[in-house]
Amino acid sequence: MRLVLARCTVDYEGRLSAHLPEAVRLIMVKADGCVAIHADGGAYKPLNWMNAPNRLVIDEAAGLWVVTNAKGETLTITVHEILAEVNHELGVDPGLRKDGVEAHLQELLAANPTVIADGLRLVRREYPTDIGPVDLLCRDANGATVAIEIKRRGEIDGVEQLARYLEFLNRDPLLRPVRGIFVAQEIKPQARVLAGTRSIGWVEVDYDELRGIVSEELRLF
Amino acid sequence: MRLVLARCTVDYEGRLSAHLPEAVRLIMVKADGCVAIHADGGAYKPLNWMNAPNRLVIDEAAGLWVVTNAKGETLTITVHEILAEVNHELGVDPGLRKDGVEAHLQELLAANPTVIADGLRLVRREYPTDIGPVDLLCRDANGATVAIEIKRRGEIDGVEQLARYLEFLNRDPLLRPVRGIFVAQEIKPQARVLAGTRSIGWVEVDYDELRGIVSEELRLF
DNA sequence: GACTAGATGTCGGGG
DNA sequence: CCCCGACGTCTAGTC
Repeated sequence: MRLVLARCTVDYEGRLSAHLPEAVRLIMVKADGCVAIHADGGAYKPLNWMNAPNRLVIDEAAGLWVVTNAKGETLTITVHEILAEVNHELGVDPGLRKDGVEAHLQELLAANPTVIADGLRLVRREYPTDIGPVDLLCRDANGATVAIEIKRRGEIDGVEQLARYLEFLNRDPLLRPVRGIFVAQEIKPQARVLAGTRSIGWVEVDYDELRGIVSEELRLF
Repeated sequence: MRLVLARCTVDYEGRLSAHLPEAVRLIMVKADGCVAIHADGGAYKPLNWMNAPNRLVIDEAAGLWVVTNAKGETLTITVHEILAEVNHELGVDPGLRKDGVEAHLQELLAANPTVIADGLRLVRREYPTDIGPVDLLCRDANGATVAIEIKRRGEIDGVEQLARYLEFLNRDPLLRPVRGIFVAQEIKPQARVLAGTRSIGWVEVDYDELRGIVSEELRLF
């Protein structure tokens, strides 16, 4: 990783055009070749960047750094003055372990659909439709089809998504009629209202509690 | 901006849990207080981060950096060894000028609605409805109302957005019946399918060509 | 503060 | 490789 603190101007031409007037910024070049220009604020997002794969050509004498990629995008950095510089090999990162995202929530609910509603049985996870996969397809105690959409945070677009799936699922005579249940750790008031007008049910589930139920069940076997 | 290259382990507890085993990484602390942990690859996104506003407490002796925020999230960095360090004031950045995003596409199309469909005349840009503004409201050659939604890339949620607007516009007896056209530089297959089922038309436009048409017209006057 | 919609979104998974 | 949906999305604008 090469870190250069420099007074510079920057131009990007590609998906859009962008220009940065002269100022002191951090230029970060990673081992995979990606380049990022950071200001001293504005969260972790750089002002400008160019992802790998790309080609970086540096004319040290002219202070001209030009990054190009196969898509025809160009990032041009004009370095007026270098204030500090660090260059160091970091090696490959052992990587990140995550826990608590939607995929895990879906796993837990797939294993315990009765948490959503009594008598619910799983037919399939990621049940495919023409406009994308439904998180869970189930049958209820009466054998009727139930489509489940799972979100970490339940907002309006999640309800829309489920409504779309229902529209398509209800065209299938083998499944029809299909009702929907929107499941999330927390469901926003507007999402509840919209679900109501779409005749879609909603259930809030507690992630930690759910993990508890699962370990409880494992303990019994 | 403080840059520290260090062998470290990192833990994040908040919206999810994440753990980074010991490795050499870059720790970036910006003037606004935000903290980011970068590996030597993986585009510009850090492995872990904590946005401002937050509180950073450093126990130099123990090599323990703890960042907390009001939402109850915690980023804990255990620094085992510091390999390099730079500290520098960058000052406030003069900011970024952009060109070529959706707003500009809307301008161009507002000036040339016939690119979307023959005989189309603009009534108003950002025509207000109860649930937000429609990009363009037009009349076609027969005087019928047409609502236009413009995206750079046409995906499913853009179709949904237009469908919502149409639902509201069609309640207005002065406008009714209103049909919709979804316009983008590129429209994804699934978005086309959904538009079809919603009786919404769609048109792909070429941004560069459109700029050409506009400059051509300017030249004629 | 809540809600909406854009983003050079980025990233990962499946076909 | 495209297509699609999640993301600790982030961010800016409006109400």
